[in-house]
Amino acid sequence: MPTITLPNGDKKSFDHPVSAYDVAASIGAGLAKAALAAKVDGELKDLSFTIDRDCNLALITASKPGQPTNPEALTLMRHSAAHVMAEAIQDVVGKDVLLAYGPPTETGFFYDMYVPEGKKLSSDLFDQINARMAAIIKEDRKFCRYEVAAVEGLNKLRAEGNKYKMDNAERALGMPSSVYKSSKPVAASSAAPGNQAASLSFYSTGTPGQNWEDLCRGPHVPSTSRIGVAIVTSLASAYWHGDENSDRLIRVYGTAFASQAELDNYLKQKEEAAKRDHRVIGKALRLFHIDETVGQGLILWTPNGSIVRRELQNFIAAELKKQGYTEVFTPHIGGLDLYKTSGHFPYYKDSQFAPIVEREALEKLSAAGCSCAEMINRVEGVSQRLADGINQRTKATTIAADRIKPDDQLIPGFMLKPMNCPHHAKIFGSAPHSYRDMPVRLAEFGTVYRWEQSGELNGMTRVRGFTQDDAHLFCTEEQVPGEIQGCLSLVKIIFATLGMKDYRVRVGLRDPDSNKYTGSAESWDKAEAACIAAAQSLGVAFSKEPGEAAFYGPKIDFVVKDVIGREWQLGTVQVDYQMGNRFDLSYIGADNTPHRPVVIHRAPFGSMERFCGVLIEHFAGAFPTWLSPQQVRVMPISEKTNDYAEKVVAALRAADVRVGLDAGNDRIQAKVKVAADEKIPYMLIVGPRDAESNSVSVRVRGTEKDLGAMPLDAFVAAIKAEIAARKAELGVKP
RNA sequence: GCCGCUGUAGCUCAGUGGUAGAGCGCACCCUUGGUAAGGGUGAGGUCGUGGGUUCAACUCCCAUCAGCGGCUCCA
Repeated sequence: MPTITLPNGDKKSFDHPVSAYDVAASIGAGLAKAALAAKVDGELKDLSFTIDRDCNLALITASKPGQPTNPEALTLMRHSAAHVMAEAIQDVVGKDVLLAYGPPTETGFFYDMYVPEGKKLSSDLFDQINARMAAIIKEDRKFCRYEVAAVEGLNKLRAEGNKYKMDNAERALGMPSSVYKSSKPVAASSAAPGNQAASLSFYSTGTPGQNWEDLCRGPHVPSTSRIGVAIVTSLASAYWHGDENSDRLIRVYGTAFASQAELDNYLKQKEEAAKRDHRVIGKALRLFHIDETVGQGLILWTPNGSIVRRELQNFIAAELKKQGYTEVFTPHIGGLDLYKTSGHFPYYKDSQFAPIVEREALEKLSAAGCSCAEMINRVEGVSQRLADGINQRTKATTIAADRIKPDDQLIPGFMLKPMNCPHHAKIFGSAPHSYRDMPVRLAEFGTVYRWEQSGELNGMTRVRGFTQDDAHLFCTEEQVPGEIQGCLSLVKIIFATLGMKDYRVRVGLRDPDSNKYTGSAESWDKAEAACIAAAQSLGVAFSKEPGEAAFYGPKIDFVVKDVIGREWQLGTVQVDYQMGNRFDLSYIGADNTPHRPVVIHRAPFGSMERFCGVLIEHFAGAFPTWLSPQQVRVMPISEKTNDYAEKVVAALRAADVRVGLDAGNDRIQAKVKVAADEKIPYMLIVGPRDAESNSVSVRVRGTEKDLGAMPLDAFVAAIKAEIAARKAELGVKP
């Protein structure tokens, strides 16, 4: 006798078990027709799910007319589409393609599969696969769920010879895997007896035993036609369980939408997003260059990109000056001992360039017949004296015994700096400090080098050499909250100036169950509270992330969303209780005794490279005037007005405006096209009419024609004001 | 790092086991034209790099470098 409560509070009672579909039908034929699945007590179920007890029930429909597809419905459709795609691929490529794992994703779905030797699954087959998918969808076969006892199900899968599905089933049953060999231990939760399902569920696309079927938890849409439109989009490789020592599978990506119009819209959006790709725009507008002879992941800033970067640096430097920062410069390399003290080497050596070793020392070792392996040992070793000092100061075994080598065996050397803080710590330590001078804020656009894996490199956003807009604030514990606040206000100014509204903040806090952190619980509490309060005061979305703090202190990360919807981690603010100890830094307090400073690391842009890359995509290359490599293009109508055009250029140049002249013998249409392609903010079209009245015809980027003539002087004054104010929008109007 | 795809003129890309193609850009000439490409002529390439197969390789094979797309937790 189930009594079913609907989302609006209505109750419906039945004197026998009913399916979710029956309930929908009892409400209305239209709803029954539109329903895709049901939510029973908050859990998604097939429409055919039998309800035999009291529950809350919500029916999932694709959408209300004129509204976007409900995300839950879309997920269902895509999960079902993954089945259809798998069937289509087995039809096209062969039944011996083994299916592994096929979930929906944020923008579609994928299915990992094993393609046997000799068979080929390539993008040449996409048309065939798409056609087959469309046919299956048109057949409107029902998704049919059936459950079998665990043993029976496992035997069935074993008979089919699909170890991947066997593994899936065993996991679902909470059994240790009999087929997947991994070095990783089975997660406790999946092995817990309480989690065991008594049976396994299968879905056939049509009649069980006759049509295609798959081990699957479900739920699915009622029948294939309810999927809408589905296509296969791309291929990639993936490992079974993401384990590179395991089988290599082919990951086939696809997507599905309720209607062709929505799919078309998605494809168009993807195309638009691809056009904003900073690598494409960066090449077209000659903003930067990567040369394979120089090296992967190393950015050459060409003149245009250098202007953008220089303007950004000037902007931030001006803000820093207002906030009482002082500028420093440090070299690109530092002695190995420096990084042994800071802890960067050898513990993070995998993400750093190899040390630079002095030639003479190397030659001596080589002459003595020293092997390569031994040479490395001599470079990476730490002297007893250094190790003792560090271990004593950090009150821990920071330098392990196996790293310690006799002094006469060690080779001196340098490292490309992976971070700026050791150099800055040395600057702070180079002079005595009183509490009255605190905080000491050292800022530098410091270039650092890190050895990113080659496959992770990407344009300007993931590189091996980059310049941080770095600073280290050496402060007293009491000053920490105020300094954090200052850092955030800086970030806020930057984002506001650039019109980047879609960002959020992550506050990394310590894991309450771990004791890996340095610094007292009390100072942690204060610093965490300060970070949270500061984040709150920003007025944007923020999340607390326990366990995400660095071992030396809590941190605040800024995550910006770009037009493609990708999130980029840009700036960061980190509190550090450890650095003072490692470098034995101190200041003299009011009590006339030395105290450890707390250090705040912060880089609001993150790096100039990544930030510019994100900015290129953000503006699609159409920078605000103050950032544009060329701010104005002067275009004479014909060579007859070239002289006047020169005069206009001279006037703008005298006002410090970056101006270009297109005095070629092209017609004005061609000049406009070229300037528009180069995304120049202002085109000044000058012909005899303008020359006569000492004016310019102004065409603003993004508009269809010029907005009329204005006196040259007025234009110069207006654009000067716009640049000085670092306006995000183009504002000069005649 | 691993897997797949790609690498031809400054850029975007065709192409074939037998002396290399287009469009754009560039240079020059004609045109002097008022808002998204006026016309002509011409220069420009060791076909990513190194090996191999072949009478002959940009093309086929191997290696290498680089770019692009992917790459962990439970159907």
